[in-house]
Amino acid sequence: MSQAVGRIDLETSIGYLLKEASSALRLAMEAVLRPLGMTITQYSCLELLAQRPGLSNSELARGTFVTRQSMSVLLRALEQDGLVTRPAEPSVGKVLPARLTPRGRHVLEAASAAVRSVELRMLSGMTDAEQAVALKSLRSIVRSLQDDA
Amino acid sequence: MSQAVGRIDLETSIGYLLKEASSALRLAMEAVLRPLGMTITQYSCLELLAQRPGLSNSELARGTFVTRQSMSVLLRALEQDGLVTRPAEPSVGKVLPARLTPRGRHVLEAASAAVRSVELRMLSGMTDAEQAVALKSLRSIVRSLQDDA
DNA sequence: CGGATCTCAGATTAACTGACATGC
DNA sequence: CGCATGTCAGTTTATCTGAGATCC
Repeated sequence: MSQAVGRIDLETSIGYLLKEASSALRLAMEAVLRPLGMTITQYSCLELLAQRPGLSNSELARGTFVTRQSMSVLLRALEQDGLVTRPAEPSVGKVLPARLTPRGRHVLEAASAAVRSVELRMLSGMTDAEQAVALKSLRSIVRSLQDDA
Repeated sequence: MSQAVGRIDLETSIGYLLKEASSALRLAMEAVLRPLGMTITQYSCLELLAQRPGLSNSELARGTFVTRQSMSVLLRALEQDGLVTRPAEPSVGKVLPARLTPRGRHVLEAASAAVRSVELRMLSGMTDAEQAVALKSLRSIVRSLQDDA
């Protein structure tokens, strides 16, 4: 009934629910991407490249929340599979801008549809107005945590 | 400017922001728990046990979103460190109910304070009403994703 | 018997840390 | 010079897989 003073109540902790929600989302995405032979990070990388062609390895790493070392390995694999291309040598600095190949775009299309179905299911219980508020809340959380990490 | 039809816009994707927020939260929690020599999952396990004494290994695994094999290893370590106790043999079935030791409670207290400071920072930009809506949104997301995962 | 638990062992993989050279 | 980048090397963490035993 009563909580100990100062104890975090998991039932009403936004932090706990955030972890629970993102864990559920991760499981659902893995489930629909596995049949396509794709991991979440691979999909995220392709999706990011579709929206921002020419992103570098480090930029992709930041956008998918992994280290640049991890993204480097992942990018090389995508390149070998012919889903992504990078120039043989940098035109400026050390940055190698990556782009989707036609095959990459095609593969992404199927993955994107699968992920979209998960997002729709995830939001099925919320009105558009509630979704807008949720978006605003999440942005606020990200901003507050990044302020002085 | 214009998005391709059917493409998921990462800027306004709740799924993407969910990942971003939980990633930021994870980093912030790791940062405050590291000086205490504790990982997030260890803390989560102790916190869960404080609120629900007697949870079994599998129940703790579900509550912290890891496999029961991983929780089994973690629990054994906590037990060896004297933070958790379990009966030598089950009184019913195969379930070994775990409980915090006084030392476990003491260690948890420091960790809990550190995590609470992160939660406060995370929510600093939101009113109580906005937090309530955020909580409701996250619960809705979890429910929708679990419905027919 | 099905279903759930706990455990042990091994293989795998995706991620991390650390370190270095390079370029702006 | 500081700072970001790309890359190489080694390690770690958590996972998956598969097995076996127990209990209701």
